[in-house]
Order: sequence, then structure tokens, then C-alpha cells
Amino acid sequence: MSTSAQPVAEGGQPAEDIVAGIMRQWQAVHPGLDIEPIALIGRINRCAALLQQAADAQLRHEGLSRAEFDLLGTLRRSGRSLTPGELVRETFASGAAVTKRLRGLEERGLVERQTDSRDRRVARLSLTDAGRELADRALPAQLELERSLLAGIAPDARAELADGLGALLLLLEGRLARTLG
Amino acid sequence: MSTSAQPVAEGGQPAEDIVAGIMRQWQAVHPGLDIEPIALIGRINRCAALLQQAADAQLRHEGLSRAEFDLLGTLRRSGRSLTPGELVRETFASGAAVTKRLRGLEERGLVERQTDSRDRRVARLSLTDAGRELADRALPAQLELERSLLAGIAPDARAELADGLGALLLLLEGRLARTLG
DNA sequence: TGCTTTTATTTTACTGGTGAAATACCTGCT
DNA sequence: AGCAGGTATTTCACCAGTAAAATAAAAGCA
Repeated sequence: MSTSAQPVAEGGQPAEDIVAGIMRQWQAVHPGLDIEPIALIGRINRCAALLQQAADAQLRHEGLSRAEFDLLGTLRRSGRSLTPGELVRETFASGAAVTKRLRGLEERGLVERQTDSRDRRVARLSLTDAGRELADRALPAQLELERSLLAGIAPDARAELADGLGALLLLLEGRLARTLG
Repeated sequence: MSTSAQPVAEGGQPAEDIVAGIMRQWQAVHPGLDIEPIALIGRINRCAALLQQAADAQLRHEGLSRAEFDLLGTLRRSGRSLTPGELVRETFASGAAVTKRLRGLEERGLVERQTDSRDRRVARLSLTDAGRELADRALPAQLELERSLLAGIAPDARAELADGLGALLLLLEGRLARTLG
């Protein structure tokens, strides 16, 4: 069915992405239903899934999961030590997940922990030299991959998309922080 | 009217989304690095994460996980019975995951299985009446939620975004089918 | 001070996903 | 026919994530 999803179809009409096919199926089954949101949301989700698969594959070469890279990157870019709580907020993960990942990264000598002297409940996590080196090796590789994946889209189209999604993201942050936060 | 609906902060400059802040952090730490891909890819990923959280919360009310809804929806919209293999391809999940989910849905009487008469290796899964009813109840609710989340973006901006992401998706499908498929 | 309440983090018990091996069946070759 | 090889699906052993309980320390207050 979606086996013919390659860029150019026989007849010369522009090829369809997976989501267009999904929308046509829904429309056939529920002719009266307004399925317009799928056009945008379905595509965001599919793009994210594919991009994340690609990122995972790339990071596996460095021996990292995407979740681990997310922690390492957060520590690297913030340029200071962070507490588990801050990492939870920055990385969108649960506390338990952060605890587990930190344990792994500490055991591998990529991250080190010291307890805050003023408040002994809080831990301050920072990158070791090895951790910083790994992050500084992985990030450019990641960006290079991403650049290659986006290469087929014109720069101004990319910028326009990024802007539009920025507006959407801002909206969602506001809406969902209240609804689910 | 402010067409792009950018919330405005105290000082008058337009508010930033999370990704803009992340990009500034990276730029400060790696001044020479071209981090442009993050503008688009980071936003796709964050939007997807937030949208999926919202969808999960909504579906929990119906007693479904998003993965289960994905299976039910795939069966519903294709309008015929599908094999586990087809479900794997359509839903982007591993075979083992599909097997497990199907077991759950069968136990709840939402999906039923009969073995193909010509090839006894293959199973043909279809929705029961209860499964179809559940799908037909959950989808409109889901769409309603999505519409409300997108309401802050002008219709033509939504269409433009959807088109741009469609082009990107088509590209990724082609590129990644070969690289990882 | 001694107490309750709040905050930061980890632990626990469990769920759902994964890749690889196992199972079951079909197809085509000789 | 009989078997090598391919395909469809499930099972297995394990890993990562979660929600809720447990731990530990600080803060507020009588």
C-alpha cells in the first residue's frame, strides 16, 4: 500500500508523504470529519520519529543513547554544574530516569558529582574532562548528520519552517505548562 | 492584529521559545560552530514531545496508550484486516512490540484475530465492534484537542507549515529508508 | 528548641519496549 | 517427494522508563 512512497510517481504528479496517505484513508472512512490537524501534527510526529532514529543510530557509534547525550549536552552547554532537579526540568525527563542515567554516566567517568556544601540534599553534577571531550566530539558529528538530512530543503524554507515551529512551540509551552504541569 | 501571535515580554521584544535559549547557550560555549540545524530539528523534536504528552493525557481518559491507539487507528482507517507485519510497517514499531500490544487489545476484546486460510503463518487482525466504537469515539476527541492546541496559529500559517514539513518528511522517508531500512 | 511541613533526590516495583533466537509454515529446487 | 532456504510471527532475556514510596535534609514556626 504505502510501498510506492518514493519521491516521484509514474504520472508526474508530485509524490506524497506517508501522512497524506493516512489522511486520505481517514477521509474515506469518515467523510464528514475534519481531519486537518493531522496535516501538521502527524507530520511533526513522523518527522521527529525519523530524525530521532537517525540521531540514535549516529550516537550508537559513540556508545551513547540519545537520552544520555541529552544529559551530557545539557551539562556542556550550560557551562556550569547542575542539580538533578535542574536536569529534570531541562531534559523533560522524570526524576527517576535522570537518577538512572546519571548513575551510568558517573560509572563511565563522564560525569562527576559533589554534594552542595550549603544544602546537603542537593547534588551538583558536572562533566569530567572525558565527558566534555565526548560531548565536544559527538555534537559536531550530530550537527553534520542533521545538516545532511536537511540539505534538500532550501535555506530560506528551512528558516521559515523553524520560525513557524518556534511560534507553535511557544504556544504549546504556554498551553501545556498549565494543563499538564 | 499581530499575525504571528508572538507573545510579547515586558521589555517589548518578542518572547523566545526554549530552543532559542538552547541555541544561545551552545553559541556561547562553541562560538565557531554552526548550530543552525538545531533551529529546525530541535523545534520539531520539542513540539513532538509536547504534542505527544498532550495526546497521552487525553487518551488515558479512554484507557488507551498512544501506542495502542496507533494500532486501533491504523486498523480503523485501513478499513480491512491487517497482518502483524503490515502493522509493524504502518506503525513504525518493532515486531515484538506489536505482538505485545495486540495481545492486550485482544484480551480487552477490541481486536480479533483469525489465521489466514492460504498461509497459516499469517494472522489477520481486525477490529471488533467494541474496538471500532472505541476508535470512533477517541479519534474525534483527539482531533478536537489538536485543533484547540493549534488554534493560536493562523490557518494559512498552519497550511504552510504542514506543506514544508511534508516536503521534509518526503525527503527523510527517502533518505532514511535506505540508510536504516 | 522540638515539631511539622516542604523540598531534593533516590529507591522500589512494575510496565512496556527491544534485538536476537525460536517456532512454524511456505516455496522452489533437484 | 524431500529438503534448503526464506518469510511471518512469537518468545525470551533484558533494559530503560515511570509513578509512588522512602529517605534525607532544610525551613518555618510554636
